[in-house]
Amino acid sequence: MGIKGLAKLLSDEAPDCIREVELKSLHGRKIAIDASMAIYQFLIAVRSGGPNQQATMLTNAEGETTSHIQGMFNRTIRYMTEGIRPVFVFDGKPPDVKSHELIKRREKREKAQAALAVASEEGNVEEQDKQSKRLVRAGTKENEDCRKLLTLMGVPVVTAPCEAEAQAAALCKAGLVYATGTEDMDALTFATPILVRKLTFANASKSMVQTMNYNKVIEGLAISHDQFVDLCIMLGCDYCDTIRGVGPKTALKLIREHGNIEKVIETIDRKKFVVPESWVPNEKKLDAQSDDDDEEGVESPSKEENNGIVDTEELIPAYVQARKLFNEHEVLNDIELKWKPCQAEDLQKFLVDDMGFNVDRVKNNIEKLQAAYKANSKPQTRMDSFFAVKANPNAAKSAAKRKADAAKAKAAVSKKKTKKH
DNA sequence: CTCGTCC
DNA sequence: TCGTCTGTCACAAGACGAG
DNA sequence: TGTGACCGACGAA
Repeated sequence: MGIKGLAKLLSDEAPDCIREVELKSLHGRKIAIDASMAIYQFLIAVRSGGPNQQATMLTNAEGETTSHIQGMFNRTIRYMTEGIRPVFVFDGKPPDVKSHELIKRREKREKAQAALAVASEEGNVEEQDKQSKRLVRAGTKENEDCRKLLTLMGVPVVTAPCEAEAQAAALCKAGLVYATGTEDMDALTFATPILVRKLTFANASKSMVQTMNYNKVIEGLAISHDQFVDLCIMLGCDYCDTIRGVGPKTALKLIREHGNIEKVIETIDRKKFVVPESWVPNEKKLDAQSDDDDEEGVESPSKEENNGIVDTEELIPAYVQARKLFNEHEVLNDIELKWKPCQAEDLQKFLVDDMGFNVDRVKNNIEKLQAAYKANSKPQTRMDSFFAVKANPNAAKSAAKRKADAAKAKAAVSKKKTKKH
């Protein structure tokens, strides 16, 4: 998931869009969070068993995994006590074009499965660990568990018709939440006004989070929204391939110079930069003639399969389809988000009876949750004015760098201005 | 702060 | 030569609190 | 899965 190298490119080229702020500055905010991503992280990270023995998921009496419940429960309570009101957004059906990507992932899973079997045979604990983590997936069961947990906690849950990031961005655009909380830079491509990263509690004391501002992205890169989407596609997204030989620097330069992908393809030297076939479906025969290298170590018996999948949409360039997914993604519109008091009794039953949690801990945490809910539903005094916002340390770094690169920067700036005005 | 525990 | 891209590798992805 | 560090390849200056 995500846009390859976008975070780095932004910190280099548009540092003003990034800010490091204290967690406290989000007090009183509503934030949309990609649930599937969080669940995945919990499944991987929340394990038991010290060094020298096989790490194992937390489980209830029936042997069902409870790691995700543990993680989700703790984190949600923490959000609430920090005065943050989370809404968790679940993935719906992945778009068709993503199937290439999904097939690749399945193949990798199967490989890991085999490797795990071998490692078990050999009793290689470390290898078992590694491979079993590769097999982790947030399945239906885990999603349902978390939906139930969150509902009992009184936290709103939204199931997206398609991609969660797109839905979260839509909530943010509609003003229903302040920001999208995710590590996935896709959210920016979906034009979420604010993106919050590192919304986690690794260092409990001085927890800083990173915010990215969509308008400042556009401003800083000095390109339009449509150009930004094209840029993201060229950097590399889940929906299609990229032009070989074009990295972040070149992609930005080309988009600034030519305005869109069509013009870029027309203009660039196609021998030097290999445009994927799927981007120019009408030119297949021409491309086949080029004596370019196709033996890149990785064999691709999947080529025929890929052709079979696209079929009816074969004549639409892949980047056009990707564009459409970013700009017209299917989302739910009339949503009401309500944070309710938790259903203490049922919640305790669920956690203790079904999931095997410790009664006292659960009671304790439910009290915390209730206290936090109470505090949150009081009239809000936003803490903005009390906590100054610190500029992104990277900004200073790249500012210094820009001084050093003054000559180069000047050229870029003058280009910006001519483009913009 | 590090380390062990949560289930 | 310098910048840029690509491949490869290693590594880490939670939260909490007792001591 | 993805991200960063490192490195060799390659084209531009």
